Amino acid sequence: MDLPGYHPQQTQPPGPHSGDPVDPLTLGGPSTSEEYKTESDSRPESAESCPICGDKVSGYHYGLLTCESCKGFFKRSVQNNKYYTCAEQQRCPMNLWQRKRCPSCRFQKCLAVGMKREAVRADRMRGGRNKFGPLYRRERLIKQQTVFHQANTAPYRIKVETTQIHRPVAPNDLQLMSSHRSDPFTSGAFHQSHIYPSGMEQSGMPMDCSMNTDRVITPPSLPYPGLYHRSFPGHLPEKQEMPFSNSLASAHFSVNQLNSFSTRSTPASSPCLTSSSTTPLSHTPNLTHHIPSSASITPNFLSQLLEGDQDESQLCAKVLASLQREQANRGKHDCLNTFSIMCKMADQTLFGLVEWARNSSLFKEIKVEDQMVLLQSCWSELLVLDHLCRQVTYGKEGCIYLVTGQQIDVLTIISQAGATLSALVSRTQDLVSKLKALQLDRHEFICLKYLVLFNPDVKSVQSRRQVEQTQERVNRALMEHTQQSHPGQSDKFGQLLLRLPEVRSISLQVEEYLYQRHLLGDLPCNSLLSEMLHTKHN
DNA sequence: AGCTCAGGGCCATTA
DNA sequence: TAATGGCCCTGAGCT
Repeated sequence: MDLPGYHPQQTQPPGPHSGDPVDPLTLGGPSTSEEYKTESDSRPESAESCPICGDKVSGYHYGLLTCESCKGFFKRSVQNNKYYTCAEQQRCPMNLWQRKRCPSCRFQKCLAVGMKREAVRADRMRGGRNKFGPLYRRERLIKQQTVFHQANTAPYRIKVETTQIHRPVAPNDLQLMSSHRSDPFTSGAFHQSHIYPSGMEQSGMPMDCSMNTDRVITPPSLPYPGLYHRSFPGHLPEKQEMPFSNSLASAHFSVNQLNSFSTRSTPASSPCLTSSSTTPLSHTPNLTHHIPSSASITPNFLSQLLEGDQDESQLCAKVLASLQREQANRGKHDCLNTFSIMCKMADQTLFGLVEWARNSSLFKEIKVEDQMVLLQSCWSELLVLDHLCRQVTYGKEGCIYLVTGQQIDVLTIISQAGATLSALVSRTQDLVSKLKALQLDRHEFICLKYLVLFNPDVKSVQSRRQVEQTQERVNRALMEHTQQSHPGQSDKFGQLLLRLPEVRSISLQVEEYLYQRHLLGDLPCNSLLSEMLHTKHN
């Protein structure tokens, strides 16, 4: 299995290129010039900017695509055990012109975006491939796929299942999406009908074509391209000032769809909105935070666990960007079908989860081989937990809250989906209700994620003891937290643990369902999702 | 066996 | 003078 790189590359904004100091095409040297030549001709990443300073990337270095300069800087810093201090407040801007000013912030950013210290060889041996090779390949595959799409030669085409109706862009859309008018999304190429899993059609419940005409949706739009810049702690004020307007949710649904489809936008609860109107996970009223400042080491440990936890708004933005890219590469008349959209969402979420795990300090402590084995084992459980967390946090009664901020009426799904999907949805919603009743908070969710991730029972785990110890540690932290934050609910800890088998069971059912769809050829083949499924079934 | 590509070293340039 | 960054070498893994 190839897992995505530690830093799944996002579409970077045009970096502050200074006119590249060295044109790869004109590099001297026999072998290198040829290599660079072919790279710049064929490799998508050659056009990207370094996530640290915005300079031109020269390849994968220590875990992600960076420029030659940051590669060298990171190497020297690690090899020489450099310890830098920032003269400011560790918030120095990092770009091509200022990267030399503060090595402390530069190094911190290197780590923050995912450069791996352990990829710098202690023995200084030259040549060869590092142990992350397979991890890089996955990312490259995705990128190449994007390039193929851009060349309008997509490696796989997703069949259009439903009638396509192009609705005129609502005035609201025009106003809010002015910078993206040419985007196929804003011209209505994305449809409400696609919000429903296509399993509904294939499972003996064909979609009503007449309904499709009403199911017109303006897809998630990206009003602010800047939103998709990779964030850096203290660097971009994204969390505080997500420049996402109400457009995201409110402008995406037509009146028809509201009437006929029960698919609702929820501006107030969308994680993709501005700080004034939205409440990110950590500030969500649904989630209670009553951690006593006193006592034990648990709060610190819990904070450690929460570090690097996915930001819902960023994930939302990523998924939207991905969907938009996908659709943009297809054109007006070749829309993604419902199932493909769902897979894309799941795939991006999975990417995020893998990224979360691999950036977690606890996870980094175990061998890379074990990391991969553990992720292979629990990816679907993590997806289910992630979904549950989203429902508990943002979901309204009777609705399923998508990672894109959209909501679907559960009853509509159940009434139209096939038996398998209906059962799955019902089971999941039951679990959501139980978890809501338990008033699960963010700390508890993150603990559950870690408990699922650090599973010592997974076959072929080498550092079993270490995994076990970490799991026990998380378990203890969860227990202490539930006792301290919810003293009235003496059994909360036990109740939480009792939910895990159900999570496991649902996840297996999800895998089974996806695999069936995969056998039918419905699953996009070049997805992390399909790779994970393949790995398990092989 | 040849190719690929990521890590390491070298060294001219820069601050 | 130390740090930077561009270029080239190396060699494990892949085809």
